[in-house]
Amino acid sequence: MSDQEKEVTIYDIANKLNISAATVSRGLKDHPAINKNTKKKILAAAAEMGYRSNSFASNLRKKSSHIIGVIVPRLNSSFMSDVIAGIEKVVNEANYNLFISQSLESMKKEVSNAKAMFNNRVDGLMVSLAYDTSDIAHFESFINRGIPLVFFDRIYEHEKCPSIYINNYKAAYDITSHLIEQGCKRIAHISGNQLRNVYAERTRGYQQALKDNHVPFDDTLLIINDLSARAGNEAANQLLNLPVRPDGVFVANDICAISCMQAMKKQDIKIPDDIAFAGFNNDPTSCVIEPNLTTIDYKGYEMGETAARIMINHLVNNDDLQKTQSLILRSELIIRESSLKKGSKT
Amino acid sequence: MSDQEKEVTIYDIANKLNISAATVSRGLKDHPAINKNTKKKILAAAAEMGYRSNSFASNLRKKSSHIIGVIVPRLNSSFMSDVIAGIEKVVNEANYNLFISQSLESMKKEVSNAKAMFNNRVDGLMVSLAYDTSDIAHFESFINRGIPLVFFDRIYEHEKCPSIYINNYKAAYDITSHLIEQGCKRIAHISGNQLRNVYAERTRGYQQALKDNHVPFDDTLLIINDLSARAGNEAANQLLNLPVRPDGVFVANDICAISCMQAMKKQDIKIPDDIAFAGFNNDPTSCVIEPNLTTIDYKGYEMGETAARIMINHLVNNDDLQKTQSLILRSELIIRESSLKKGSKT
DNA sequence: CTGTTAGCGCCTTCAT
DNA sequence: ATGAAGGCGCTAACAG
Repeated sequence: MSDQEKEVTIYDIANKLNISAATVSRGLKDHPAINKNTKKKILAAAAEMGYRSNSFASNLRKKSSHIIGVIVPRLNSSFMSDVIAGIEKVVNEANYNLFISQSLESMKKEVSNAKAMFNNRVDGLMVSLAYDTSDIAHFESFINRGIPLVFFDRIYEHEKCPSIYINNYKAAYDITSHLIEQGCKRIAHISGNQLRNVYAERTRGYQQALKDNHVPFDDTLLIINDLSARAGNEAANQLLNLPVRPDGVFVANDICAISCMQAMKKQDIKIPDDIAFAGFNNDPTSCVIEPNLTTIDYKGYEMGETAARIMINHLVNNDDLQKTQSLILRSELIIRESSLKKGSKT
Repeated sequence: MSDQEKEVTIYDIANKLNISAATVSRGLKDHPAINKNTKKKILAAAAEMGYRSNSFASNLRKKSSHIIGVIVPRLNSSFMSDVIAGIEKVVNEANYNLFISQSLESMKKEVSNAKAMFNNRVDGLMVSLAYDTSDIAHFESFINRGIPLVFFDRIYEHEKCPSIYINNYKAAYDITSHLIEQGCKRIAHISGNQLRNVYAERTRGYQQALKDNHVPFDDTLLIINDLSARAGNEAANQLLNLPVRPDGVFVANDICAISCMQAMKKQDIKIPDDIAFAGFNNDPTSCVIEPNLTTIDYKGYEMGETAARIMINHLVNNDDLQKTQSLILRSELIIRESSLKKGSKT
C-alpha cells in the first residue's frame, strides 16, 4: 500500500487557523452561531488541506449512520433493479447512503442479511420479502428499537411498518375478467408461493373474477410454482397434457408467462386463438414476444422512489412511523395481442 | 421514536462478567490468545444482553470501513444488475458491505458519487464508467491514497488499476465475420460513444473484419448514438432511407438492436433475408424477439464476482494492486436465426 | 491468557 | 461568537 499523506482532521485546521476545533466543527456545518468570515476561512483551509470529514467519528458521536439498508429477493430482475434505481435516486439526493443486499429468495439469507444490517446500524431498513419467508422475527429487533422499517411490493402487514405496493387483487381480477370477456371458459392460473401477498392476492383476484362471472373453477388449472422460466416451460407441458386443455392462462409474472408461451408455440398451439395469455409486470420482454403479452404494468422505479421518500421523510422529520402511511400505487392493465381472441366483440 | 433500551457495550458485558473490556473485545473476535471458556462465557453474555458491536467505534479505531463502493452507469439494466448480483455475493461472503450508486450515464453525477464514496471512506471502489466520462480526475484521490480502484466492463487503462472486461474487439470481429460469411456485403454498424472502450473496440473489430474480408467500408453505414431503444428506432429509419440499403446490421447492444429490428419488421423488412441482424450482450430479450437475435454472450454475474474477488483478495492480503491483475473474461458468439441467410452454405 | 491505558476524530454541553 | 473538556465504543500496544 502506497504511503499516503496523513488524514487531516479538524484539529489540523484549527491549529493552522489558530482557533479551536469546536469552531472548525461548527464552521464545517451550518451552525447558526458562527461568524461568516471565520466560516469562510475554515472552508477555504479545509479545501486547501484536503480535509474530509470522518463519518465514523461523527456517527459514533451522533449515534446515527446516515445509512439506509435495502434487502430484496434478487437484484437482477428487471422490476427490482428499477425499484433499486428509484430508491438510489431519492436516498442519494437526501445525502444518505445505501447498503444493498439480496436474499436470493431464501429466508435464511434474509435473516443473515437483516442481522448484518442491524449490526451495521442502518438508520432505516427497506425490505421486499424472500420467496419463502414465513415470519418476520428477524425484523423485530428493528421494530423494537424504533428503527424504521418499510416494506415494498412483497410486504408484511405490521402495525408499525408502512408498506408500498399495488392492488394485486384488483389487477388480477381485472386481467382475469378481461380473459373472460374475450371468451375464455377454462382459464388456468400459474402463481407463486401463497405466503407472499403478491401471489396470494393475484390468485384471489383470479378466483373471484371466475366466481363473479360464473366461470367454473377447476383446481387442475391452478399451478403453484416458483414462476421461473424453467417453471413456465414445465407448466406448459402440464397444461397441454390435461384431458381438457385450458383456453386461457393468467400467469402471475411475465418471465414465466413468456417461457410458457414459447413452449406452447413450439407445440403449435396458436396464441391467442387456441390459448390466450396474460402475464404480470410489464417486463421488457412482454412487448417483444409474439404475440405481445397482455400484462399488468406497475412502475418499479416509482415504487422505489415512493418507499424511499417515506423513509427519508421519517428520518428527517423524526415522526412516528405507522402502517397508516402505507401507499397503494397505481397499476394498469395493458392489453396486447396475446389475449385478443379473433371471434370476440371487444 | 419509541424509547429503546440502551445499547449494550463491551463494558456492560465486562462488568457483568467481572473481566476487562479488552478481554471481551478479544472474546468477540477470533483472537488467538483467549481462553476457550471465557470466550464462551462472553459470547453467551453478549447474546443474552442483546449486544451488537458498534462498527463506527471499531472503524474509527481501525481506520477501515469494511465497505466497498460501487459506481455503475445504471442499476436497472439486465447486464448491470447481473454484475451487481455477482459483486454482492462475493462481498457479502467476505463480510464486507456494499455502497452502491449509479452515475445515470452522466460524468457529473459520477464525479459527485465518487466524492461521496471518498468521504464515506470506502475501503475500495469498483467502477464501470458513465457514457460521457472523459477523464478520471475524480478517481485520483483514491489512487493517491492507495485506496484500491478496480474497473470493470467500461474500463479505463491505468497503471494502478486492474480491469475486468472481455475482448470486445475480437467479439465484434467474429460477429462481423459471421455476417460476412452469411453473404452480407453491406454491413451497417450501430455503436455508442467511442470514448468508452466497449464501443470503440467493437467498432474497431467491425472495421477490421470488413477490411480483412475485403468488404468495403462506407461511413454512411456507421451510426453512433446512445444505443437506447429510441435510438434503435431512429437508426432503423435512417438505414432504410439510405440510397442503397444495408443487407446486414451489427448493433453494439441488444436493446438497441431489437428496437431497430422491430421498427424494420413494421416496414415489412424480412429478417434475416433482406437484412441480417447481430447484437451484443445476450440480453434476455434476444431470444424472445423473432427471429431470435444473434449476439455475443458474456456473463455479467461472473464479471461481478471476478472483479469483487480481486478487490477482496487485495483488501485481505494487502498486496499491491496492479494493472497486471487485469482479467479478460470469456465471451461467446451465439448464432441465432436473425443472421442466418437462407442462401448461405453455413 | 488477561488487564491497563490511551487514543481514533468528532460533537456538544457549559462556560466565557 | 468562540473555547475547554469530556466521552461516544472500540482496539492495540504494553505489561504482567
